[in-house]
Amino acid sequence: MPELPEVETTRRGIAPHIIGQRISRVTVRDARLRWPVDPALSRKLAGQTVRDVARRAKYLLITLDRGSVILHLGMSGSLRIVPQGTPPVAHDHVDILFANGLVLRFNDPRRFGSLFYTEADPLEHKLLCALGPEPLERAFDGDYLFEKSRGRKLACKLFIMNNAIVVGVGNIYASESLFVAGIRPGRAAQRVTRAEYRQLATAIKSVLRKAIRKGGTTLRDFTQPDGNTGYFSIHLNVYGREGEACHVCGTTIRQKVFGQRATYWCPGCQR
DNA sequence: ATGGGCACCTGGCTGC
DNA sequence: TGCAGCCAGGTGCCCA
Repeated sequence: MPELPEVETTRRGIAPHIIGQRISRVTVRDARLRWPVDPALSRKLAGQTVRDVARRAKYLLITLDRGSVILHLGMSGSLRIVPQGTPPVAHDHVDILFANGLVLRFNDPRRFGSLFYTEADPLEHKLLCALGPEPLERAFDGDYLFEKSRGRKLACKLFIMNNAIVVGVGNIYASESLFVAGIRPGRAAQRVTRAEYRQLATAIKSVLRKAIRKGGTTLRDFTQPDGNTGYFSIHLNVYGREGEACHVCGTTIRQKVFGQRATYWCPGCQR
C-alpha cells in the first residue's frame, strides 16, 4: 500500500476532479473488500455532491452533503479518475460515477482496502477516534515521542509504526526516518533519549514531506490518480538495500524482521 | 495497558 | 516451462 505520502498524493490528485461534482450512482463489481461494501451504497450516495476530500492518517474522507465516504487503500489499492465508459481492468472493484461524466475508480488487487459510508462524524468513527496525532502537525514532536515511550520496551521502529502513537509512518518510511535520525530500529523505545526523539520527529517530518513533494514513492502497484504513468521515486537510503553499501559511510546495510516486517538499517550510521 | 502474532488476499519473483 | 515457496506499501483483532 501506499504509505502516507502516496495517500496524500492521491488526495491531491482526485480532489480537484470531484469537489463540487454530484454523484449519479455507484457501481460495485466486487464487494469483497476488507469489509463487505454496503449493498445500498449507490442509493445512499446518489444525488449527493462532494464538498471536500480530506485525509486522516491513511484514510481518505470524502465529505458529501449528508455524510462521508471513508476509504482506505490497504496494501495495494489505488484511485483513478477516468471518463465514464472506460472499460474496467482486473481488480477495478468500485466506481463512483458523477453527473459530469467522470468516474472515481477504486482498484485493489489484494482487497485489503475498504470503503464505507457514514452519516456520523467520520473522526468519531471507531476506526479513527483512537488515532494518534498527524506526523506533520505541530503537536507531534520529539518531546511527545519521549513522553509516550517511557516504560515501553518494544523496538522503537514498532513504536513509531503504532497508529495510537503517531499515524502515517509505514514500513518504508519507518526505516528511512530512523536512518536519518541515526537510531537503530531494534532499540527499546524507552532507551531512546529525548534528544534522539527530537531528531527522530524531525526526520519523520522531513522524510514524509520530501516524499509528498516527490508525489509518493513509486511502488509496483501505485498509479497516479490521473492515470499518468510518470513515476516518482524518493531516494531510499536503507529500505530494500540489504547487502549494499551505505550511501553515507559505505557500511553494508543490514536487514532483520521486526514485528513480521522487514527492517533495514546501517550499522555505521545508526546507534 | 502492552505486546505478540495472525488474519485478510493477489501477484510477482526466485529457484528447483 | 511449471510450479512451489516466499515476499510485498496495512491494520484490526484475538490472546496471553
